[in-house]
Amino acid sequence: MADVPERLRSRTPSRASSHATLDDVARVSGVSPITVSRALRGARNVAPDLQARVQAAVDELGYVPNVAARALASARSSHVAVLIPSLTNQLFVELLEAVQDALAPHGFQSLIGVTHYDPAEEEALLRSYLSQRPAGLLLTGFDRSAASLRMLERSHAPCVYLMETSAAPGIHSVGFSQQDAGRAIVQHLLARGRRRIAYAAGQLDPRVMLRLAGYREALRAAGCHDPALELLVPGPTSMALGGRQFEDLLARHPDVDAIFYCNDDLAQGALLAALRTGVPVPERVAIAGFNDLGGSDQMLPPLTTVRTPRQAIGERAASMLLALMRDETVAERTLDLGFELMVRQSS
Amino acid sequence: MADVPERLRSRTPSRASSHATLDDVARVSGVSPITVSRALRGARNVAPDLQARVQAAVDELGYVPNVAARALASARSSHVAVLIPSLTNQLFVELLEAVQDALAPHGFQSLIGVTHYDPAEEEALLRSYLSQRPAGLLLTGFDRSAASLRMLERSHAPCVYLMETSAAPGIHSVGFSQQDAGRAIVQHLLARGRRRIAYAAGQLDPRVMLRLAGYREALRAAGCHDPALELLVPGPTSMALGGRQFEDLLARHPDVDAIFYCNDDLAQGALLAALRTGVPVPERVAIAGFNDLGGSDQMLPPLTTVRTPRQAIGERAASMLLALMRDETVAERTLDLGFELMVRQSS
DNA sequence: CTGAAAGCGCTTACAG
DNA sequence: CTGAAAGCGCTTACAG
Repeated sequence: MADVPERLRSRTPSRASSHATLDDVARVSGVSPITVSRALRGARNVAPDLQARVQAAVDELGYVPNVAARALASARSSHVAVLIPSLTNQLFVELLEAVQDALAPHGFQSLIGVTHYDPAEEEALLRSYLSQRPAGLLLTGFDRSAASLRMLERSHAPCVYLMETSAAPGIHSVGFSQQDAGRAIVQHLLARGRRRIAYAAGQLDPRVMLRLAGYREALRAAGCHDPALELLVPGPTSMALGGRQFEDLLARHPDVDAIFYCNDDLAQGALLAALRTGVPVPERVAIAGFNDLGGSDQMLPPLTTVRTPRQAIGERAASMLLALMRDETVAERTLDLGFELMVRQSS
Repeated sequence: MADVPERLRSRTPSRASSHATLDDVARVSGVSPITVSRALRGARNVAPDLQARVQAAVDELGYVPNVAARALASARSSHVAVLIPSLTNQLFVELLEAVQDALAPHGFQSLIGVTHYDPAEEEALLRSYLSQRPAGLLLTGFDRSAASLRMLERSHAPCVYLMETSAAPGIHSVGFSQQDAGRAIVQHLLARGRRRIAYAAGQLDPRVMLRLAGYREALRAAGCHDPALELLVPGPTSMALGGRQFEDLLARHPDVDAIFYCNDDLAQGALLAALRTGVPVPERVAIAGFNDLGGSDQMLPPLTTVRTPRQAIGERAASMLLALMRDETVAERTLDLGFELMVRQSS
């Protein structure tokens, strides 16, 4: 309390905080509260000298606007809710950083929720975050509970969907075709002469299943699809799991000549398992991953994978949301940012 | 607007949102707004039948409380600001998840800010987050700008510091001794007979420098400290950097017989570089890391490192903050959660 | 360019 | 256990 000016302390009733308010700033600077309010925001139409007096009072009092009051009065918040499945997958960390970097300069805070790939968790987070009346939402993928869908509709908050693309009317999305990417990497393996190509996956979220669909398409077109070579394991991915999947597949299907992993951490684990067990890569079996995460280019041999544009997705989705929050209409509701095959020495 | 009940739509003035309010719930359930308010919160003293009627009205209207109004009226927010240096280091991701898991059940949202190890960025984030009047703060380390310190003091918000420990009066902290941990791993290398032990570091944040201090202590005590073996590189750590540092050190100091890396990602990169260049680990040179991150046990050979208790730090710090936010006094202001040497085959 | 009035949607005391 | 009044700290229209 020591640094509260006398004129404030004397009138402080029990409920008031010890913070200086806009009225205090008005009193000290000798202008009306509305003028202070205007000066504090854009200040399109405040006389320069008043502007200066307000600023001086703000500095003197150490005034910080109360966002709750601002949100209540203006009926608009400065929060954007961002729901992602996981922070353990580096992919989403990079997505998130891009989103925050794009939103922060415009005064928006991100409320980050991690769903752990669970629609029920997502529903709970959505319920909680929606009570903050966020100015906008950024959600991952299209797979959610009916209750979540209802809440979203009811909220009327602008929303952009991340990672996948959709042509559905009224949906704003930024991503790329997971299925095309899965098809492309398998076609690359086929072009290298591989025929017994396995798909090893964990997590089994919708995007992993879309990559599976692409895998199947490519192999069926080439006449060498074998369901026995699909190794789908629920639960989180890790280097350790990738190593176990590698040993499993080679033990059960000695003729496997390539493995496409749904994520780079699995593939990195496979490369280490191959080193450990003395299986030559790519001679005996080619290895391909997905996402091009950190370290994949450092592996032995360097990992062939698909580079996905998560930074660009974060940036562009944030820009799109910014436009929607300004009530602008967005011409291109669906942004397909593509992907890039990173052919290295493991295939 | 289609699903707004008639009785709401008719009285909706221009500034009102389309959301149902507490008054709407009161009208529909036939009780007073205050009773609704009480029923919505803990409801220690609301008759069960009224409670039920309120709940029915809430469901019918799809009522969601407005947190801005609640925050303004009650002068307390449900936000906790959490400032961490990076999300690229898996360490902080795990810390963060533990914090969120501990805070969420108590109704607190985390406002996550990434400082990129930059006091100026931290200051800007602090300024922005403090205007949200957070109920509490979780900050990493003790190294911040004078302006940040002043803002913190002025805010009167309870704060717990993460990762390091401090005996300073009035400071609440949860972590472990970075210096002791650095000393311990070097003592292990000494015990293994190594004498030419290098320290390879990136980022150079205060905790990396504390580990350096521990490294020096151990080596000086053993009479084999050589400043030339300290390789301190500013900027982010990565597997690629670790590999370069490995090759650098061996080229410039062929007699190096052990390298202590300040973080596991560097050490993992070193192990891969060793494989690539045919340097036997640990025979020719021992490798040790720090933090025991994902994949370190999968390396070839598995990495000797220091396991740091980031999950426990997140949990305990959140609990401490929860207590402080309830105005409870905390007996143990400083929690040293220790560390664990993970001796594997790389040393 | 500046201001007085009203209100945003809740909760806090204070009564009963 | 329940409620009428006042107020939290801002901003929105509406005037001048």
